[in-house]
Amino acid sequence: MSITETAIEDTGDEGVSEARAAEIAAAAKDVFGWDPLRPGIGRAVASVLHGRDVLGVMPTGYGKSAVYQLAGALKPGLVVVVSPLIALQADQVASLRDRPGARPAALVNSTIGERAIEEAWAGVADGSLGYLFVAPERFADDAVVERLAAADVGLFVVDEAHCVSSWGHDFRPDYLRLGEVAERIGRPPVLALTATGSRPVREEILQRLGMPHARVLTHGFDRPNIHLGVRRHEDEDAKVAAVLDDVVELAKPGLLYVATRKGTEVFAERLQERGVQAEAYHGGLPAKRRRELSAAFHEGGIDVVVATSAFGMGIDKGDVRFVVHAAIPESLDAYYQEVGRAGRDGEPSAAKLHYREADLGLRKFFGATAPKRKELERTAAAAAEHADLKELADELDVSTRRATSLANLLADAGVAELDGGRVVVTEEDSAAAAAAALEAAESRQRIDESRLAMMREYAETRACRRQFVLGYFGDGGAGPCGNCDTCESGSAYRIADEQDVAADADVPFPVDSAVRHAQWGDGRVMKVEEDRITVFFESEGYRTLSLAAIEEHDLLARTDSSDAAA
DNA sequence: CGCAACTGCAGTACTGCAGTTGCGGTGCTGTACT
Repeated sequence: MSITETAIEDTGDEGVSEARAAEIAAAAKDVFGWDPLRPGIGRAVASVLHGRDVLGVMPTGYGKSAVYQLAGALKPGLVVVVSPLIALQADQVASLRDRPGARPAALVNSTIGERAIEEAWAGVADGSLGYLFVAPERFADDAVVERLAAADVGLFVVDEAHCVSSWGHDFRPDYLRLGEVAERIGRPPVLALTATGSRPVREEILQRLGMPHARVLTHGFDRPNIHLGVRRHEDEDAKVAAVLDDVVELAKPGLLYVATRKGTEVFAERLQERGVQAEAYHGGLPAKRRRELSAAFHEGGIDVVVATSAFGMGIDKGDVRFVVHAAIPESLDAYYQEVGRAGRDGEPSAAKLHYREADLGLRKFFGATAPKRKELERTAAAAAEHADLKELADELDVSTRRATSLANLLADAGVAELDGGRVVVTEEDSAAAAAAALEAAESRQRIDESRLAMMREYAETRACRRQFVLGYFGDGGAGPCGNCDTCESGSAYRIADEQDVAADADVPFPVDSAVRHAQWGDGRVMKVEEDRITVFFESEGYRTLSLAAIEEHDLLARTDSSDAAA
């Protein structure tokens, strides 16, 4: 692991007493055999023990799970861990059962029988259980929330917390309701953990989980050993040929990400024809096959996994030498997370994106599409009669998931409140409620599109790719990296020189400053270039504005107190 | 949004073209059936 310990950025303020630090270190050594403990982990545990909410952004392999494991050993009460994949839950439980000193752990999901589920709940009720792992969908059952509310929950953990932002809006709407679940079970300290997160994603996690004053511990995002490159194509056949050549030539093992399930099979077959041990992986495969493929990749039985975005969570293999993308992902957040699966051992690795403008079409299709006004009107009207989400779904003749997603939109728009499995509409005029919800949905769509636009900008930039990525994650500042294609071609250095000239001049809107735009509302400056800035607006997403236009039309005002008066 | 596969038609050969249609990712859950 090449992460430097000093890379942890801490927004907290309380000090950690030496006695507390020693206590944590001793438990880490005695119960789990970790010696020494990474400082980022120790600080997170100390804050949680102090009763404070924590958002930990730490790379896979850094030992994120140690935070809740240790907190559970040192703090009374049950640790509830919300985990997105039931396949991972079993591993998480196993990892605790391997520690002789750790408190008992159990999971509740659809893979275990009724008896095992009741056993777990009995452990919750009598206080003998230390850790409980569940998927967010479990909380749709009020009985589950009630059982936890009646128990002594000492810590509420949201693992892979970026799912709140990436999945909550449509795919798995229960993710948006976790903040409310935490309230209903007595609002224990909340610990959110993720390996990735640009500033807007982090802020959304804090907002959705209701932890605005959380201590945020962020690691450095830089992975200097991974070479970054993009190859641009016009023709689909030429792109496929180039992807295959890359994968054949690059040192193994590696990952090839493609956009469709069919694509995984086509590429895997063509690679096999060329003598590469490649296997296709996607969400449509039987669970057993998926487990086998993951295990085989870990153990070195497969050189290349050709996968959709279904492959990756929970994968912690150090020696992955390349991550090639045959198609552009939906956001730089998603891309960098997939890229981050390369080179965890710190050895030289490659990340290469094969980019075709036409591929953006599929991503636009996958992105958020706002519901029709009519559907929202029917939802608002029906919700006034049927508060229960299941009843609402029946009334509207849609899936419960769809009903939850629509109800979430009403809540986002401020025209409804969610309480357990119930929706309470606060705007009686269903046309007005629908209009507000539509605006919320369209805002979401604009944000998604702007995230894709940033991904496209990465693919098309002539500046240093690493500077671009690190800037996106709010971790910028350094010069060109020397380990990406634009640095090698020289274009990155020419642009960096121009930026230096810009940096010498007065910067009216520095990175991170809060701003307001007459039309687009509140935002935060993400990036400053020679003649333009990029701002993330809460309801619009990323927008790039030219400094000349800002000045000419007085488009932007600073709203953060420190410099607002100046 | 973009692509592949399909359909229909011309028209007289087994093809060529234009227009239409369907498809595309990520996972949990309970329930009904084998």
